[in-house]
Amino acid sequence: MGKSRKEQAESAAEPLGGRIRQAQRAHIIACAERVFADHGFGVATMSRIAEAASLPKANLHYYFGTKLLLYRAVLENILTLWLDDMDPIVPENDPAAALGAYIAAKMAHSRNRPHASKVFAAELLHGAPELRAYLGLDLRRKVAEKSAVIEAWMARGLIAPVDPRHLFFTIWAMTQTYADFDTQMAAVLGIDKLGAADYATGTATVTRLVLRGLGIEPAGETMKQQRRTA
Amino acid sequence: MGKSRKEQAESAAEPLGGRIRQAQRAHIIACAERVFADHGFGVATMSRIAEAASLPKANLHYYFGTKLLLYRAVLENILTLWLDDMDPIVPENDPAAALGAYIAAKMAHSRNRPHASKVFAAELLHGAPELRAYLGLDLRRKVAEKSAVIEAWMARGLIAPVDPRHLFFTIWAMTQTYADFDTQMAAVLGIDKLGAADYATGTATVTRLVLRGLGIEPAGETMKQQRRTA
DNA sequence: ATAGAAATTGACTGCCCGGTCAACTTCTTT
DNA sequence: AAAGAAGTTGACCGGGCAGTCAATTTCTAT
Repeated sequence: MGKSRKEQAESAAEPLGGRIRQAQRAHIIACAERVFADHGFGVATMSRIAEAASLPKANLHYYFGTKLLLYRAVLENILTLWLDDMDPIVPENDPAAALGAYIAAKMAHSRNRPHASKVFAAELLHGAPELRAYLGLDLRRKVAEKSAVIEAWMARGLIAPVDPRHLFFTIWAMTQTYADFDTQMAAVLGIDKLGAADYATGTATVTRLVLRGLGIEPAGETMKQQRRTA
Repeated sequence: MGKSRKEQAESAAEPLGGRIRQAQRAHIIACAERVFADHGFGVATMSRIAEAASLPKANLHYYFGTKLLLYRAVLENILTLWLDDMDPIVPENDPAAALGAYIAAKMAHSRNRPHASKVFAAELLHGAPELRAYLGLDLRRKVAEKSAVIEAWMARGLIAPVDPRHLFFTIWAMTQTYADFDTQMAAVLGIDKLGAADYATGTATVTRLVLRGLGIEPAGETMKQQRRTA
């Protein structure tokens, strides 16, 4: 009856399984994320995902059961990344530094995980049928908590008064647009795809709008930004 | 051989047709816009659109031929709205007033035509296969033109220096997020759907970030915003 | 070495979708 | 009034999709 050493650290939500299972699931999720991002849930097909993963279609069903379950696995995988970016926003920190770090982290995600951002965006666009619970509980709680920090800063006169929730909405919008709508940006800029310089300019622009918008200076060494005061 | 009075003003791209044709096409496009926005191109089906329009499926095919053609008609219908918002941005205007008007116009569209915004957003998300040409030509030209205005304002020392293109990217992101991601906002705010007050707060927030971000005051009578300077 | 578990895979199926068509009705024009 | 054009519609079809399954191979544990 004693558990063998097989299951080393079985937590609540079955994170383990054999070493093969873990690796294959991760691989399939990564490939599925790309396909879902490129085509949307409806146009994406299990065959296409299978092809992207270099596996037979039946194998995907062996690991995930149904297309919807695979899609949910992709979404959950994404959510684990998202929330932690807000960590620097605590009362003790300097507003400029904290918000600057938050914006930088979000922009980095837009650059490094564009597919994740797109899948998330598409899910929200269509009413978030699979994420309603997460949005109304975990995210809502997190935003309430961090909004209190923003309000504390406002009360101490460190930043100008704004609605903290809408401040987050606009920061999310500006940072994720660099992942979600990169196609539009590239077309407008007349280039094939965004490069490091574009993300740097984007980060500078977003940082400037948010910090100056809140009446504070881009604290210390933010970025090699043009500094020519009239 | 002379044209009867039937075709009164046949322009280049067949905008007319009988009065019935015109009305039915418009009705179908409106219903299709909603279905595409709610479900995405792939999940949306011709039957569902037909049901939404209270018409038999074969009727949609009579007017639009294929699902893709109907989708393109929806997109084109949307594009006619988008570009004109930028009109107030001309060199003679005061930057604060011009940008404030632009932001207000975009926010109004987010509120009044959320489905249009969502269809457009989904199209961009998935690489804009049907809009590449438009983005690279018309939109690119328009942005170049308006960027020149922004740069002229900068040169005259009226606003702080930023990259004009990225300024537009962030304004688009902030304003359209109120249409595209309304689900997320409602969940975070703990309400069913956004109301007039939420759009007002959003407009105030975006206006503040952009104008103060550019180092200028929210010119004149912008909005009944909280004004409690420390 | 061996036996049971886990993983792999090609072949198969039933369903629903986009699209077609021919019969029919309603408009429009003179 | 009449006839042709425009619009409407139910029935139908082939294709591609998600999902299944049984046969087989590979892993793992002892």
